[in-house]
Amino acid sequence: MTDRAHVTLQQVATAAGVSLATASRVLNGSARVRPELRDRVEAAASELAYTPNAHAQALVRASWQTVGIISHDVSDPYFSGIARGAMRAAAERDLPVMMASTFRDPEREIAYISMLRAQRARAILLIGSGFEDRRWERAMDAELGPYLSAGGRVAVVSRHRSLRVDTVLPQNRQGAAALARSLLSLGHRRFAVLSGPARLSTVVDRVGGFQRALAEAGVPAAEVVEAPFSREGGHRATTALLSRGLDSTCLFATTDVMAVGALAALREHGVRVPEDVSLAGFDDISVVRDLTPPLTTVALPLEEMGERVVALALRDHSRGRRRIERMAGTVVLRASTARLPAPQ
Amino acid sequence: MTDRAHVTLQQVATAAGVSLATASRVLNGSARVRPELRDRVEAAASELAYTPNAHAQALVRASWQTVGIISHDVSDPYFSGIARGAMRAAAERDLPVMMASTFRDPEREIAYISMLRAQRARAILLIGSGFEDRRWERAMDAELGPYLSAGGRVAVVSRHRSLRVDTVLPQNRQGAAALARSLLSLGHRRFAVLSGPARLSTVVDRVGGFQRALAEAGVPAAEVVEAPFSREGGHRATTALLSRGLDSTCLFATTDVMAVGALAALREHGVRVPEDVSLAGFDDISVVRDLTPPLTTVALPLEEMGERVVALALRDHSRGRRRIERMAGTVVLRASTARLPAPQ
DNA sequence: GCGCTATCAGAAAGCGCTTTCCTGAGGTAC
DNA sequence: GTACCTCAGGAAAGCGCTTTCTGATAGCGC
Repeated sequence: MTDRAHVTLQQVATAAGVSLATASRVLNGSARVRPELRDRVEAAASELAYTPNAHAQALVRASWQTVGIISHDVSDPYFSGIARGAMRAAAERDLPVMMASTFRDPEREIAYISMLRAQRARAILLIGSGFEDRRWERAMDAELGPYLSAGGRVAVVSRHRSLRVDTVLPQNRQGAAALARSLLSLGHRRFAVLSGPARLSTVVDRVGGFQRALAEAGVPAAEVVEAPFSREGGHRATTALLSRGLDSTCLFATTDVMAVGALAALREHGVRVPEDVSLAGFDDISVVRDLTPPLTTVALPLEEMGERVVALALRDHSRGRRRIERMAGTVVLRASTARLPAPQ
Repeated sequence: MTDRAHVTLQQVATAAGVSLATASRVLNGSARVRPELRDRVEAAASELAYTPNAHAQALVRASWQTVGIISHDVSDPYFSGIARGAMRAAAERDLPVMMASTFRDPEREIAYISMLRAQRARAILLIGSGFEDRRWERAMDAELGPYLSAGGRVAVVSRHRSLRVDTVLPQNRQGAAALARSLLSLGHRRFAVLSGPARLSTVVDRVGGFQRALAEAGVPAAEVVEAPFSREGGHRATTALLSRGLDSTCLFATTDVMAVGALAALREHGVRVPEDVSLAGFDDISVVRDLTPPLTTVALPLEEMGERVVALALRDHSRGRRRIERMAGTVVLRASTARLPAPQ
């Protein structure tokens, strides 16, 4: 039975002794067909294990259902938390999902968008920080503009705002400020920040919100060390901080992933958490509660963010202005942050 | 510029004042075209932001490049480690990847396969444990059989062997046995196993290999507690074990994810690791080195497994028997397993 | 019986492309 | 000048489907 080809509707029709049109009608349930013919067609289709060619259908129907999701890495837990929600939401709507990882390569991101455009994807979702420079922005506009004006949908999560599309945005500034206030109320006064790349708006907001809250409390600004958004980055930033002589009582890592690296670095240097220094992160990715000590962080409703971005992308755009949905973060105090003795 | 439709090749051709055929030839670089016309077509295409309709291309070329990956959950680190390798391998070959999560629902798995079949996907990769029962097997065969005989490629990672397709298989039995021997040489003699669902061949092999090695050493078989493959499952199994009075010196969780749950449960009950009890896992997912204590486990080359499965799926099948690639696991001793005093 | 409408099913157009076939223009050889 | 070849580029077929159009048959009232 090595047919070397897929079964076509024509074959089904022939096998059932009806015309192509009738076979199509039966399988789409689109019009009345005599029961006898209907049965014959259905029998033939199942006999031949017929599956319609989705491309032919897409071509004639001029529509396609795929939702494309682009992020930098599937195995990043921040991303996969969001992706989980998005995939669930897509599955509920019977939409196939196409996922791609850019591995932080702008070229690849553009290439994937182009590919999704070629497939006439129903929606494109961009998750996580992009590449915030001029050239990239121009390239993005060149891809996304025609896609949007051809009726495509684009929505982003946690991206900088220069893309003028529907957005799900964590309240980074408020979350970081609330975290700072919690840490202040634990008695901390000297802070250091393990920052992600300073050009990303997520970083700007998280660091900015944090510093702002410190300033409002009349506390000196935190020392900021910049590193990539990764476990490795957190590790490196922390090592740098330690080597120049740490004089803070509390570290704030702008993402949990960085905090994980920070924790490892601290341990390697024999610095105890939280006895010697407190540590807090941001995002509440699933692993951080299993660390020792469990990590204080700002919890983001990751799955819900994924669901929301799908909903945004698929909403009725007819009377549409751009919509921005802000997701509040809640401070979760765990054991990685210590209360400092009152008379400091 | 709200065209409400995508630009077609015909529009490009008209804009450039050439025929459809010429425009196609230019954009595919498939035949000699006068430089002047070539330039006009390219200018028109870029002016109109033309992107070819991938469905039309797929239809006429009778081929499609998408690689489909199906697993139960994107946010499972075991899966995402493999997926990362697979996506990288696919990206190297310029193949788009379509990913789907079944959330452990057999119906959904079948539905996704059918969808990928409809899209005439180039290959379908199934990652992680499936559903090992009669009905499911029959349904799988009904989907996969026609797909294979139509020239589709299927490969699986870490699946039971009843699917007669190319397979990447961790050496679960050997890995678990090697782990057992390492633990024995640390002085442990009384073991308990936190097992995943007993019907899965992965579990059969891991538990079987472990017990076998114990038997060969003349050590009593480990007590086995069964639970789902999840943090929650590991937590529950451990709690059960503790409530009936733990008399083992070492726990073996059949997956790292379960070990994470076990560690949490132990901590909640005030049982210290490794002072009171040692704990070992399997897989070496990325988080376990950041636990306290870092987890002893059997390291699997997850990314490589992802790369291998793509290679298997895309290999030349012409003179093909089914191929099974076995991936060795290596025991990684970390601090979660203690050496027991010699005179036990 | 006739003419009318309903119902069902086949013929055919067309979705956006690639590719084969074919025509006509230009070049070369004699 | 004629015969022949080369080659650029247009016309058209066709990928597998959906859907409109059209035609055939049956049913009804008179």
